[in-house]
Amino acid sequence: MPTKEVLDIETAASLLKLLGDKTRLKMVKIMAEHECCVCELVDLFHMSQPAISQHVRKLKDSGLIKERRGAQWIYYSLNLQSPHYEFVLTVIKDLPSKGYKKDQKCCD
Amino acid sequence: MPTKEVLDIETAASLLKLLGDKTRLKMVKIMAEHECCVCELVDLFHMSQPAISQHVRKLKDSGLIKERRGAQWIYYSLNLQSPHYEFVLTVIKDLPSKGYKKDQKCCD
DNA sequence: ATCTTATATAAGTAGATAATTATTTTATAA
DNA sequence: TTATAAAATAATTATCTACTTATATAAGAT
Repeated sequence: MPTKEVLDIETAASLLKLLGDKTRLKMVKIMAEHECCVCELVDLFHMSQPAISQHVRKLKDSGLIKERRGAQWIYYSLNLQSPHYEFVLTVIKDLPSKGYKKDQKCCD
Repeated sequence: MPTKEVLDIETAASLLKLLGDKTRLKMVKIMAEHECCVCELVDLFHMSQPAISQHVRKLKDSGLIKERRGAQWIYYSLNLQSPHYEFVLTVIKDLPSKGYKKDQKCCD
């Protein structure tokens, strides 16, 4: 386990702002449970594919999630190596996760 | 201690958005340590008094902080009775708090 | 009463944000 | 090579946000 780092206020605020959107927060919660591709997210959220991609990009730019290419799909998941991984886990740990199980319809 | 409540995603997202601003996040961190008045905050942040008041109002509207009137001042502090108090504490607990000690110049 | 101080509210505004549609890139399959 | 599918990017736009200045309210002090 990496050393617990002390976040400065600005960094924390920008992470919280990133998580302070229900779409991204839900995405992070899902990605903490399983790797998923954009098409799965598009199915899950009632929102256009570009809108999903743009949220994913913000999460990726922050380093909170990582991507893995597999065939024609790109799989995203929580980045365990992020210096802010512990913080994110703390924030999301008591959020409900029901209903986000991978449903095997997509990307398999 | 109140029962640990499970936050729904939407509520969590709106709380995180509220905390996802460095001014408000710093305010909450300060108010978790001591009650303070608007004038103290105005001294601390390089920002106009109305700007401070508006941030304080958002925090108050959310129920995260409470106010107490004392003479001509209004003192704000973290609301221990908020249903989201535990969540907020969790979020702010590893943030630095140095330099926010009440400096006795104001509201005494 | 009037003045001062603390704080709130109102109105306006520049910039940020989150969506949309249209287009492009990338990879696989025929 | 062409077609198809997944995902990203670009351009646009409406709405939201966080300030500003100006003004109002509320409490104390003179």
